[in-house]
Amino acid sequence: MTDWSDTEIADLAAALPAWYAAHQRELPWRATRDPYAIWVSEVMLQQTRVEVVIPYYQRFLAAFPTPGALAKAPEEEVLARWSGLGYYSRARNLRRGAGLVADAHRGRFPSERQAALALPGVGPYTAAAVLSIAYDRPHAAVDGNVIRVLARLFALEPPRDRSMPLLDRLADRLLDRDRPGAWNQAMMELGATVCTPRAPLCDQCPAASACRARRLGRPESFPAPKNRAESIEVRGVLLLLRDPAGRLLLERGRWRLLPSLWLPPILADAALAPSLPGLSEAGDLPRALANRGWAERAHELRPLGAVRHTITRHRIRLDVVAGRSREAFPTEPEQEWVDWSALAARGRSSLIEKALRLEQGVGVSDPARPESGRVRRRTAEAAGGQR
DNA sequence: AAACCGTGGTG
DNA sequence: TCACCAAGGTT
Repeated sequence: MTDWSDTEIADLAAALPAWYAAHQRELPWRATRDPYAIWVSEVMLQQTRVEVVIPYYQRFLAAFPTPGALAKAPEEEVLARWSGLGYYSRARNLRRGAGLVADAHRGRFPSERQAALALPGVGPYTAAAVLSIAYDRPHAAVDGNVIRVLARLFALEPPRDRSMPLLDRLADRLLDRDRPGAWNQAMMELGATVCTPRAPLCDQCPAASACRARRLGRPESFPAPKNRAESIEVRGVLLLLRDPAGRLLLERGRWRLLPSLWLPPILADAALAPSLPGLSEAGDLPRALANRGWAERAHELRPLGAVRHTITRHRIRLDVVAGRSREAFPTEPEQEWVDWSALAARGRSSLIEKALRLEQGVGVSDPARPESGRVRRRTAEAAGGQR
């Protein structure tokens, strides 16, 4: 399978656990064996950095300490606790999965791989991670870190989609079957702190002497980079429309992006987009409002500036316009006037936080991430138009 | 199977 | 500014 000698394999089997015992970070989810807590951590950590997850993890578990508690909570409340973490389907799947665990597994995360994989949002990596860490089950967890570590140790160039079966077989062969949870975490920890994507710290690596990529003198060139999809520019207007009571108009599912979250109206239809560059100054906003039947309803329109936001490959720039409605006109389905507390009780994208911060100086705001999000005020530079 | 889904940090 | 990418899963 590889050109590693038995001696080299044995050396790694001894060196990595020793390195991990000495150098592992103290992380909240490493202080528990509660399968549910470990599950929550693994889902939050999907495509998300450790430092970002920590405060979410602690607040989430405080709010939803058991699968039953999570399953019983309204979905919006769960999304509210997830606000800012992104990939919101993770939160919905986690809640649904908690319901299955509560009902079909007596409140305990299943200890069999097939049953774990049947839970929504639990794929091969998450199943292996939870089962190995919580139950000492001998499944190798192969995440981005492990792929990178293996690709370098063995000088493999996995295909772009990272689905190389060889990686799974290698990971399985190396797995310490006596301590699978510690082994998996050691592999990931090595990738996260030493065998990093760029400028790996090979002088600190317990496997440096055997590493084939290092021997080739170019560890950072493994694994081969992924092909990235071309980015898409999205432009439009985000309308912060308030009724006489100060409530904000929100909609859900009308914008193509973030379809499951409540957002202020975003006027960004294809016909309008090409003419948007001059929108704040010119007469396109009235037309966009008329398209929505709001021409007579939105008054005192004030451009507040622009927010930039990225959602996967969408590079978004929205002009934020504040306005007032003389009445809380009747809403359509998936449309609602909400006061501050009702807004705070829902899942909020960072996008809406940025827009609100532009309006009030502060957003609904998450105390744990006071610096998060970047806004551009309407300064002379911003008001001057394009570029 | 390729495309899709959030967000923020970093070089 | 921009490309890259992080404890992936779903469709």
